[in-house]
Amino acid sequence: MTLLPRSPRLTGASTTDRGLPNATVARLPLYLRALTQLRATGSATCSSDQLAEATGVSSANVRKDLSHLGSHGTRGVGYDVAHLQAEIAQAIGQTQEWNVVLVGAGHLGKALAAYPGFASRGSRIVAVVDADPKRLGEQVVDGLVIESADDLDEIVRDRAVSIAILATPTHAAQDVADRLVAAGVTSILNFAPVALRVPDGVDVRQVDVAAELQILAYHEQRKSSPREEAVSG
Amino acid sequence: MTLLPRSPRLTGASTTDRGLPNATVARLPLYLRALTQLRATGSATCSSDQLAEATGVSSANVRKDLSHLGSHGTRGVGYDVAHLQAEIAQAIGQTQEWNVVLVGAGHLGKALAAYPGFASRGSRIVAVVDADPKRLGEQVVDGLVIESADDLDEIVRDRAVSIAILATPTHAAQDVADRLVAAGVTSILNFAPVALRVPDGVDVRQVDVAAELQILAYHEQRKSSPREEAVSG
DNA sequence: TCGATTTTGTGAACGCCTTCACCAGCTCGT
DNA sequence: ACGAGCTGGTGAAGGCGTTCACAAAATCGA
Repeated sequence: MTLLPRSPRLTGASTTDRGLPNATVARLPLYLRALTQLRATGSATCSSDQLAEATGVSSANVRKDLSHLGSHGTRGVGYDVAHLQAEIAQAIGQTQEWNVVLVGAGHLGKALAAYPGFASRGSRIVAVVDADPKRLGEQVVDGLVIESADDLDEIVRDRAVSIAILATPTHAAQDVADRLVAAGVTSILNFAPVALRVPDGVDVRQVDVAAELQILAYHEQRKSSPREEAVSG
Repeated sequence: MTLLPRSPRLTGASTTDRGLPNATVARLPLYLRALTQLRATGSATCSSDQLAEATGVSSANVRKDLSHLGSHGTRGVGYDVAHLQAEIAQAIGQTQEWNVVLVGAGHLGKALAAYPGFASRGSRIVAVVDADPKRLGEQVVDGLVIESADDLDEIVRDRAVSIAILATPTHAAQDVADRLVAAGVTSILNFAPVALRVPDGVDVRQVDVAAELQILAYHEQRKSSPREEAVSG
């Protein structure tokens, strides 16, 4: 598989093939977001400093990232907002909409199905499936009714799905992942706290909220105990 | 502020002070999870290879990580599961429970409040607040009733909260963050797609599901167009 | 037209993190 | 006892990624 680096994440392969550095790819969505906002305010151009401000990335880093796109800004002026937005959108594959299947219609699954941020950012959830027969037919949001997990194959194939969101209980995640891959899914966003095993060519990104809190807790602990580092003897 | 590296994430400061490398800290929760599982199966010891298998990290990396803890395993045998678990738990601050306030009781907020994975991994949500008066008093889960966002200060102070989860609409996030920080919160897990501005000493970790999908989409695009790299002329 | 100012693009240096390779130390069978 | 086989610890090397510093190029005012 190709477990994509999260940020610290994870493999080690960076510039896959002849593409952009992974770290850059992870930041392009941030730039896109910032540009959309800037455009809404009527700005025609923006500097790397402005983008830095809006995204929390250093301006040098912004310039380096954008230079990888060959996206030539104009010295003394900055970047053309509309043009840069289009360029990033193309690089990131936002010229098309990506059909996504959401597996698992529990609390989290329903929350994700209702999230308006996907549509505005290039992804469309075209199906919500669940293993629990009691949930079948339930409408989670306008135009989305919970379907049976047994129909995964058909759904993936008929609706040109290549990306899946896994919001199942932990114990079911690997099995569902296997079936998704078998059906043709090649990218998985996994919310279940397990390391999925998938074949080469399938990308997995992991979101583990409990782990995020644990990382924060580590730093909290260090804040509260200042200088715990007394020498032993 | 101290915007914590996600994985590619984000500042650049690594081994803060005399602590563990950030990349290692981000993996400790994974090891902990794996160890808990191993312990449930009755294994008394485990090798770095087993941990590697269970977490998706390379075995060399596992050993390097654990060596930072001074956690001496036994050559020829492996690590003592119970002992290592305790050691990681201590390093990561799991010997105590961390009180967390959840801000925003929309779909996502409710899903997070109901998530059983927090309690088992060291965090306890002690309050759910929302700005919408219509939601006040609503019970989201046993023992948790939605409280007013006006009481944030009091809640944070009285219940010894140092970590907050932000699940508000985007436009409200920065304002809430400011108030949380003012109330004494020093760690924020932010689900709103904005780069929060917080003072030094406050840690922010960002979860942006739409961005995760966009990153996957980037790689999907590259998969579908094999060798798009024809020379120009 | 020219100089001051702004801002990009980029090579070089630096630092973090991962991987490699191998030694040290433990167990177990004989 | 001792040798074979595992398995952890760790220095060295290499790869990515960020930051630095500055030259190149554009605008603007006089």
